[in-house]
Amino acid sequence: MPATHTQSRFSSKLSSQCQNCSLSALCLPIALADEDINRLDQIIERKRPLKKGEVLFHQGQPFNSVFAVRTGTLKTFNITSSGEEQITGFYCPSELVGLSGIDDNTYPISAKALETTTVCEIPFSHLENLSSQIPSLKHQVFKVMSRKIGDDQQMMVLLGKKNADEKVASFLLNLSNRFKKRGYSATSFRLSMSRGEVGNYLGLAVETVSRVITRFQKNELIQVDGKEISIIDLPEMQKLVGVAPDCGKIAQF
Amino acid sequence: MPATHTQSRFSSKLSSQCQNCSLSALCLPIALADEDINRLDQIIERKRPLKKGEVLFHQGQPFNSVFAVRTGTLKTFNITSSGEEQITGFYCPSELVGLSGIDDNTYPISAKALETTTVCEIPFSHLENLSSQIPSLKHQVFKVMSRKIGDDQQMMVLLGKKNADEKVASFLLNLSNRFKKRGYSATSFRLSMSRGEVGNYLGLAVETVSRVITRFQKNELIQVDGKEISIIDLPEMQKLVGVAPDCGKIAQF
DNA sequence: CGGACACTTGACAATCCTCAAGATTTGTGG
DNA sequence: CCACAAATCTTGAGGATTGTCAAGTGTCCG
Repeated sequence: MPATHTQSRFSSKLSSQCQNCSLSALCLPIALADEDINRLDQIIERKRPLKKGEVLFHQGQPFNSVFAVRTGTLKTFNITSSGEEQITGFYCPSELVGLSGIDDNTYPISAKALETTTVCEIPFSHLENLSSQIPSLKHQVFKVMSRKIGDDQQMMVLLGKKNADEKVASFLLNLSNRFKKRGYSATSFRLSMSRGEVGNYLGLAVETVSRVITRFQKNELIQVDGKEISIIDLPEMQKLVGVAPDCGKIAQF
Repeated sequence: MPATHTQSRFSSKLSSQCQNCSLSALCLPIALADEDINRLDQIIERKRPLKKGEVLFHQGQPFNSVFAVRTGTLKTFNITSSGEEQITGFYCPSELVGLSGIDDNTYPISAKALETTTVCEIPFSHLENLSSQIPSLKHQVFKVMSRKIGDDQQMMVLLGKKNADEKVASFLLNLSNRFKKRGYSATSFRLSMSRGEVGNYLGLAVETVSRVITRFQKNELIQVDGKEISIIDLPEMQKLVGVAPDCGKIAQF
């Protein structure tokens, strides 16, 4: 019997424990001992769901917490001097938002819900304290931040070097991989962001995004029904973004 | 007398101690007590200088250390599937390279010297251990990584939304700010990278970079002599990149 | 001194943006 | 549940920015 010491001491608030969360394998608790997960659990606050369009934190606001998305999607953005919105990222369940606020205790970006979205709030000072006591937790935080740095650099390459087709294909494949990782279909999913938001993120005009998607459909690379996307010819899409077909690691942002 | 316990136990290798390093105010040791600086000092290895073109670490190589630039400049880049180089960053003295390797214990990029360059090697496992014992050091590492995330996101905005003029102006002002921070002239400096490398980094063709620089000179925004750059009309340059003139925080990458 | 490399400049072409109009979807109130 | 308004999305035409190609100049280093 493998259940020797896995019996939790905390049987209350079942649905909102890290141990019972289906995302824990992707989020922070990975590789933590049960008792450590419980300690992490205690510093985390589950918030009421955000409705579509609601703001989680505003650019310029004092930084206190990072947030893990549980359900739904967030976008982060900042407002430029000319007043327009600049989207810097989309966040799916299990992903952490707000890490860039640590630097000077202020969020340099805003975060807004693209649909009904629930998040776990992780007060950073608590996380920092706890990470001193749990080395593997500290390592996890370093890893998450490190991965974010690497991903952002891939995104820089995409923005700087790729054409419209490659940008849109990369975007779709990146989403595909993220869905796959958390057990959803890699080939069929729903875009929670508008074409305009995709274009804003990718550095393209809305019209260009629309045209590329239409062309992909005509060429039978994908099938589109509004925001529903099905990837039909995955190998061809991968060729588009420049991935060696047998290469395990997919290009991602 | 302020020298109560500041007398170092390590009087040897004077020139290579964090305490005596002019960069310590910008690098990791900031806000550490003297004794803690000494502990940090002991895990840091000073390496022989890299000659121009020498590689500090290769993409794909096992990750062991992060590196602080002491003198000179590094570029980081990766090689795309089509075989071309993609520059993801330039690193000046006091800046940390290699943080993106933490995630899966492999450097996802290569780092190469643009000129004769010296670095301090900081074995990450040691830094991680030490940071458990020194909370302010741990906080420093989090801050450095957080700042990198924020800076990279600004760079994404630059690549996605700005035109050639704005890109080059942002690049020059960013360098200007970084030089200023470490006590050098903010208006007169030497580019250690080629026009081609600037273009690669900014997502522009060499010819475009050259043309923009020539035009900036004709419009008396800057003065150029090969790799020597003088910023003549700083306010106008700032207007170009969209910075409110009295806004303390300059747009940077 | 010569060769390689970096930089500049011009002409042309391609990609992508802007503007505009129409179609479709979404949201809201009756 | 329907109807209408407001967004969002699509598609076309034309134009601007930037990339590509080509040639010439300048610079560095053996």
